Amino acid sequence: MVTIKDVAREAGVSIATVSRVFNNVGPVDEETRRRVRQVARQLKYVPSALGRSLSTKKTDAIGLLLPDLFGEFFSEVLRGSDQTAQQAHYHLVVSSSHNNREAIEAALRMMRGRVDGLVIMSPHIDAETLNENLPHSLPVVLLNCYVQSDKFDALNIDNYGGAFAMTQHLLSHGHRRVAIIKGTEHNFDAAERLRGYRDAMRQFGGELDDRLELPGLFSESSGYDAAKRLLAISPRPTAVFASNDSMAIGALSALRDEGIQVPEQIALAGFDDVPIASFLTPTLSSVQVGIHQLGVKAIETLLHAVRHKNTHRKQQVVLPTKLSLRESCGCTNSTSTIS
Amino acid sequence: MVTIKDVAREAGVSIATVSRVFNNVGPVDEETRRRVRQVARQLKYVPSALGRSLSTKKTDAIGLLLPDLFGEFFSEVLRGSDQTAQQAHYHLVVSSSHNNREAIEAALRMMRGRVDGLVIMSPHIDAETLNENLPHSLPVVLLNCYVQSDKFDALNIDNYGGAFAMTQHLLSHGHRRVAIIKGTEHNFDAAERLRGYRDAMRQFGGELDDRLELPGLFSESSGYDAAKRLLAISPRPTAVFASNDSMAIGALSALRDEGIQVPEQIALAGFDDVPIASFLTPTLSSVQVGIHQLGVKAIETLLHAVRHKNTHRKQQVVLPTKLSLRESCGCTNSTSTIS
DNA sequence: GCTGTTTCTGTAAACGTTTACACAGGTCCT
DNA sequence: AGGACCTGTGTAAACGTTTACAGAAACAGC
Repeated sequence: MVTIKDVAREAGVSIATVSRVFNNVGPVDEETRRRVRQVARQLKYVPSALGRSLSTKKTDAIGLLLPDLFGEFFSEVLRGSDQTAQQAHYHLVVSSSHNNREAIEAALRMMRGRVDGLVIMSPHIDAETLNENLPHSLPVVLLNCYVQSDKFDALNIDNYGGAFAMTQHLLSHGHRRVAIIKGTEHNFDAAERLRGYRDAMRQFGGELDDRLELPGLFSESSGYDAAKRLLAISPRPTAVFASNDSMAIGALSALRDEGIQVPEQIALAGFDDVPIASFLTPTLSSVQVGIHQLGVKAIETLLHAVRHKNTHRKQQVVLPTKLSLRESCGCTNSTSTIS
Repeated sequence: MVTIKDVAREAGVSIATVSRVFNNVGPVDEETRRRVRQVARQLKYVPSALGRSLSTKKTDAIGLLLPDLFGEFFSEVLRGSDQTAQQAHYHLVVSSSHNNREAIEAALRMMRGRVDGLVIMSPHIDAETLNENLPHSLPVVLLNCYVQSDKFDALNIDNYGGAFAMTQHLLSHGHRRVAIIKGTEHNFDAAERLRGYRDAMRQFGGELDDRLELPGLFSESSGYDAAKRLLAISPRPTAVFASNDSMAIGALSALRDEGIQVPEQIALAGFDDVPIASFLTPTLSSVQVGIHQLGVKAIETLLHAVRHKNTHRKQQVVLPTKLSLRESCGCTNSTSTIS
């Protein structure tokens, strides 16, 4: 591995000069600069990121802590994040699937010193765990975390509002028995979406019935199972709100297997509005959250915090949702969007 | 930021001793060990990954270079990779969306020195670019790259065989006019799948007709467009092989919009067998490649190369495919798999 | 009591950079 | 001529570790 010393020796200058050339800093004679560059190219010298980081205390990396990255949702978040990071000449250290507190702490420690900032998207994390395991100086952006602290930047999807609006929409079309397929237990998103559903049901004349709330795990197969069970309920619900699109897709599959027409016999809606939603049969109505933008915004916020450490003001932002109404909820023939 | 020196001072020992304690190496008095640990915990000391890496020349990181990570395919590869890496206490540095040679080189240089090994999944990369931009000592695994060199470990999907088998399958059910929706131009996977399709068409009595080969971009919307154009061909093809599942999903949507029954009027098959395939309407027949396993295998191979640098033998492996036959190709009512 | 071995610990160099500081030589003003 | 100020360069410390080497203490064998 060729180092700055090799270049310096070969070019007949000191390492300081080589460093100056590569960082475009301080005055260097044009002729010297040329010679150093020439030698460097010839030796295929690439400055060591490690040495540099150790000296400057910057890593040009940002960490991304994700839960289980099933399905299209996380793939979209990641895509948005990576694009934004890359444009800013940062790169991404990704770590996923942290279910228990133990695993999260290990991941947090691993990131420590390796990254200039951290985006954390983890349903089960608390302010204490963060404070315990992170240096206070490390910028952090929380994505959809249930941490009510103004010590951190936070970006949250309006889970409650979106679920409320979609449920209200279903009710407004005459449905009374609207079922919900819930998300993973103890999951913040799941809880908020459920709350939105319940409040809308109460306010707009939905029939309140515990049996209409079916358990789910945010996966296609759990949506499939839930839909099957739902058909056994009597009287049968006339509409179903799935807490995410994966489960809606599973439900759609189950209903089709049972010969139930969507939306004619049962209306269906999801949450997330993944790209594939508009290509399903029938096209899936969903709560649009701008997944890609979520990734973009997270990185942008983090980079601002990293670059303007002293002036940066921490913010807790709730991102609004829209309804993407398509065929599956039965209210329209063409796609439309409602804010 | 608290360093090894702080711990050493506070515990009344030298930094060497602290280091020994944290690495469980060399003899250290039990009492000393206890005290050092105690002080470290109290000070919340975490060894600096940077300092450590600089000294040991290991980073405990592996790089993952991906193309545009659209859709479920890459999300699955990434999931497999991350799980495997994490189990081995490595973490992943991810970089995606490298279209031109320029961007790839930049990404390669960025990775340099930051990772112990590299998994590269890039349709348009050549051996020369790799040799130019990477130290020869860095272990590399190529995933689905069109690089015919035994200087690198390589994992390739049997694109040709899978496409051949699926086309043959469609032909075996009486179809003569089987169309293909091609993948991105100059893409290795796309080319190989096309080759498999053509050879099968020739060998098993397909009707050869240039118009049956429609351009596509591996995206849902390009599949949608291709299917629409396909309907204008006369006589109309009776079966369509999409070069990946995303395009098959787009095609399915287009056919439905035009009121064409799948598989009754037109049979359809995809490639990749993404998890969602079995939840579509109709369920999608596809070429199964074990995406998750692809990620797992790649990391496993790389880790072997990293850990047994001297004894490791480079291998070029072609992963076999299976046919996942479901409803969309019209040959069966229930799911079945053919090797 | 000497030598040899074992156990524990410290000193210092090395890893590859950046950067504060010093200094030499030149130019420009007064 | 003497100072003030540039330009170009080198020296050396710093960043946080690991580790080869050396040395001190204790203890056994003779």
